[in-house]
Amino acid sequence: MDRLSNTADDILAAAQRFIVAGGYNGFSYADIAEVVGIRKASIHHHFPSKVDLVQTLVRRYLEDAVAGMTELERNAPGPPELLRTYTGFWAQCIEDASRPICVCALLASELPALPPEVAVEVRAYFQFLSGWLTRVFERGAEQGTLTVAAAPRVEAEAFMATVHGAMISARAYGDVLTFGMILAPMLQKLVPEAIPGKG
Amino acid sequence: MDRLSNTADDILAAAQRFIVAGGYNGFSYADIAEVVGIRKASIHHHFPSKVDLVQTLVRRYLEDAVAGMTELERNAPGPPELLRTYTGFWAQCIEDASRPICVCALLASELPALPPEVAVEVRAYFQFLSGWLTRVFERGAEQGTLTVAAAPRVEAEAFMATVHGAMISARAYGDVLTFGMILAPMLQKLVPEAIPGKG
DNA sequence: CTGTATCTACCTACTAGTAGGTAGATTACA
DNA sequence: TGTAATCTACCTACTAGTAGGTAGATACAG
Repeated sequence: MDRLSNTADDILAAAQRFIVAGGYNGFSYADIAEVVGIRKASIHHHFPSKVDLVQTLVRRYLEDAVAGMTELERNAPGPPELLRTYTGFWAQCIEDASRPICVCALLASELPALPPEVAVEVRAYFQFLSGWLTRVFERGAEQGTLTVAAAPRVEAEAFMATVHGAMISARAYGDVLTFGMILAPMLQKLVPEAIPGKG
Repeated sequence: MDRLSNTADDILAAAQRFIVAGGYNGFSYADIAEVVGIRKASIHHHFPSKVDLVQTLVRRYLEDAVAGMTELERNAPGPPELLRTYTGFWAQCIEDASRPICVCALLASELPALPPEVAVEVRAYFQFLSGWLTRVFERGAEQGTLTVAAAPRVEAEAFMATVHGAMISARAYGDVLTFGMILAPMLQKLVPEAIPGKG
């Protein structure tokens, strides 16, 4: 057995599943207790309050995103590959239903109702992702590997918005292919040398 | 006094404000009772259950959208004007904080946790809006007044997704100008004859 | 007198969170 | 090595407060 019990991780995983299903107010400690197989009070042992739990979850979600993007850039792929891998990751998450929507996109939509401690973590996620995408678009513009009409920051924000909106549409239609249907043409427009029907 | 009391409308208006703030589970009858200035039980007279209330709200929201789009097309404006008016409407709603996010975009994000009666209304809204935008892009493609690379349906879905995602980003950043920053360049790309810096 | 709209007063179920305790593993130290 | 102290992880049982919802009385208009 590990030095640290994995119950805390089980609780976080369950909380994430509940949050992506129905947001911050869409689940209770009782719900988590049931799926993890412990009592409500035991959750409080690991996470004193619901705010602590969700704050930890979102903070770790951002850490994972940072680590994921760093890993993604290990072999120095070009901007088109980076964007394709990013959207491909989400297409996979939606198709296999493992994470049918981004935790932070969902929480951002109900931001005014979130405890401030959680809201600040959600904002941090958006700032990181926006910054990362902006750097990708900057490089793409320098190299000429991306078709960037507006400022890189603006292109990055529009790209992120489309990805998040596509997640919501996929959910609304209950069709896991909607996400890819929206994102594929968008990527094609951004990559000048893309040859339709090739690859 | 009107034939119908306006208390029901007051309740619906309050519910809408609460829903755009925090979603379906982000408010209670007690919250509504307080802002409307009646007792909790009186809400049940107008809307027997919370499901009835939100179902009525979303159904009416769709009716208003249908009426709004019909009105928008009264003077037979071209596709570019239609898209500009649509996004301009939302830019205004966000800037004056009257409706900082689309009710159905928010509810769609938490769709799996919604009562089925509400979920079906939300899906209907997406289908209507998607259909309307598809017709706009079809006409734009025929007339050559819009730059449509992919199929009109796909362009419409991408456009809608970007609008919804931009609402979420605006909320995440707490910056009412984010929405316009994202949408303005997207409109410019879609309208071939657009001259930057003019108008 | 009827129907609409509202009220007070209440219900049951559930919310997050607390109090206090137990079993077992780990550590400190004589 | 034995044992006492401490820690981790969980438990039962409880709290105050809130959720959506109901029953029945009252006010009042046509």
